Amino acid sequence: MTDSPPSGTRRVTLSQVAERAGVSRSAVSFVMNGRTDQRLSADVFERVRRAAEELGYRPNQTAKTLRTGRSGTIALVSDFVSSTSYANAMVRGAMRALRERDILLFTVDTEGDPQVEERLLHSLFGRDIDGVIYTSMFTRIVDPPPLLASTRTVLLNCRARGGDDVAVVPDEVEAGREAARLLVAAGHTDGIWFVGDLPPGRRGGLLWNEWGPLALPERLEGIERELASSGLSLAGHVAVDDDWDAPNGQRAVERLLEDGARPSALICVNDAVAAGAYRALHAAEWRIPDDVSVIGFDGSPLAGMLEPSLTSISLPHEDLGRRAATLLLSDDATPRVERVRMPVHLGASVGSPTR
Amino acid sequence: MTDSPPSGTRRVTLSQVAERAGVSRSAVSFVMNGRTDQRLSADVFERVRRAAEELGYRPNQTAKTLRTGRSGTIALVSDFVSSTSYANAMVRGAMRALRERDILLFTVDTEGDPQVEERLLHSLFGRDIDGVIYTSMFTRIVDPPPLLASTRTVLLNCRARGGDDVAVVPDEVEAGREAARLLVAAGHTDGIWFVGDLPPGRRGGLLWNEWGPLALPERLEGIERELASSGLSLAGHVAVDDDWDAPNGQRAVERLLEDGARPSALICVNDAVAAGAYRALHAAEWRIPDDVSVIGFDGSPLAGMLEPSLTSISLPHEDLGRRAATLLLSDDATPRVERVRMPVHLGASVGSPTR
DNA sequence: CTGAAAGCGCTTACAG
DNA sequence: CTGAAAGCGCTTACAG
Repeated sequence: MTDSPPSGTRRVTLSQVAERAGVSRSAVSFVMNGRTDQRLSADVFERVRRAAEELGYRPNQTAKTLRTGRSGTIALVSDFVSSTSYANAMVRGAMRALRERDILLFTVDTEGDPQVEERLLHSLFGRDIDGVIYTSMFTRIVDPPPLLASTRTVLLNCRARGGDDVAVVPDEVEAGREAARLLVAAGHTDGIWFVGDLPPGRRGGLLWNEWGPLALPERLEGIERELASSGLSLAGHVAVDDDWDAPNGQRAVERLLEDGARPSALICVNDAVAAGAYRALHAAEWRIPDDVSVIGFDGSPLAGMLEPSLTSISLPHEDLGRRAATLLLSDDATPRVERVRMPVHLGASVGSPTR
Repeated sequence: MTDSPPSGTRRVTLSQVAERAGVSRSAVSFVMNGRTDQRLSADVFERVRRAAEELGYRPNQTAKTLRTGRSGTIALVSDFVSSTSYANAMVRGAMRALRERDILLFTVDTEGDPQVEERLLHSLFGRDIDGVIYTSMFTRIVDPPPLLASTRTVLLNCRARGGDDVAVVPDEVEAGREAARLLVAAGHTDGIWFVGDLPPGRRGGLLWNEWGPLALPERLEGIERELASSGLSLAGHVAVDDDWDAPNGQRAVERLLEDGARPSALICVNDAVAAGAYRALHAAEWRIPDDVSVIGFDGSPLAGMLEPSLTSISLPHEDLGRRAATLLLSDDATPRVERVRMPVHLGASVGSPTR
């Protein structure tokens, strides 16, 4: 009698367990799958369990898959999510949700190429994946590839144009409200500017702009609605030239100040633009938050590195990923859009207006 | 005759292709796998090809796997690599290398838990993966789990204590030399300090320190060797209190300046520490690079955001990942450590010494 | 050159 | 309560 699996040899099969336990293969299968509906004797159960343990039996998932059509794997299909830092915490969230269930994750990035996407999907389907998390780096509207119709799918950080899917997105409108609420609570009234509009007439050009990111319109909508509910409105908007990065944010705020505006607070479309705003304000010798308050969005690492640290409404990437995986594994496929709260990452960049 | 696959029905099988083409299943298999060694007639070849296309035939990879033992999938197994931003570009590199070969990637993070690791490995083996890229967020020495002995494995961003594996790591020693070389070329001689030693006696505590990251000793070795080759040596070392982040870097450099040191250049163990150094220098009214040059390591996004932009020796994460995947798929399993060049990310933080 | 058959390792009606 | 048998969709000796 060997108590450890034979070394340097093939993997143990169910047949071997059956033989050792002195039962049929069916019995072993039932025990391994915990099928108590077969009314196996406690003795058989125990013998099988012990034989499996002694032999170090590990079920061959490939064989199970061929037989049952279920593989215990899902795929996270995205443009850039798993190969790029920005929204990568969604992968963490999904992985954590799956970990408890012995489900493995295929990770594929198409880098935005529809042909690659189609090829990868076929490749995945050929491996009998049980479902797809279809996701995007930036929150946006997508046209899910028709191929996806044949699998259980959850959209993550994106919504289908049609809308009859299960989708999980950050609650950007509420995030906008939150930003406005913080400023109103601090006493700001008529000097609140928004920084980060796209230049009038701008369409396409920026990769992410062609994709129509939802962050801008939804954040703005929340801000305006919340201000309106207090009888307030934005003092104005400043557009960026190109992109939502620090140099563009800096130029935008430089222009604003040169135009003679006296903002009491800047709500920047994201943290990078806010970082640029910091530079422009610093150069013009405006103190944050004494002379002007600043709020960003995204909750990026950058927010904590600025001085003073930036108050930012965070993209809850990990929560989004976890929620999407959980929904995919649930049996509820009712089409809907779930909005996940964007938590405030409190910094030291918001104060009371002094003017 | 239907020219498109029947909709809303089961997937097309090889048998159906055989039937439609009027040949045996063997013949179809041979054609689909491009086995010209069977000397099939050109006519059969063409008939099969057409039948497969008309039916939209996609081979069932699960069935192939069960039969052949090869699944066309590999796994990237790490502590935090795929679920965390830092070294995530390694996933991109690996994915890009695999993309051309129709090999899919399982991505699993153990978050440093050996039990989770073992469970995940069994789960992967049960799916007949063809190989494993075993990787770590920080470059370090690992003890690869014994289970890995049963699969083709490449170590990525880590080396085995034993050493009889294929490993791909960044060339940290050469990176250290490069940093020193830049300063020597700019004319620095006796005022070059290293910032980022661990405090004397420090062992453990920091998660990554328990793991014994190789960046510190190897970068330092390269720096010292390169300086020595020019007859120079470091003016001294400053240790951080805790961690390699900006606050620690700032405190370290504050101490250095308070002690009356007059550095002409600071080589910081990484970019975050360099960012802290910037703050300390700024506060003390030292100008970069006029009064002091600064060099970092990692090539993080941070380097480009500092003012002036930081010259940094970059971790080539994408290259590392690509190389590891390529090695895994090659048939050369000769144990060795491949060192990948760390390119200089040139900023504006290095100048000639003025004192 | 082609086709019938075995078999990869499971699950699951079905007969006893 | 148990066991023999079919079958998931392929690949691959093997006989012709």
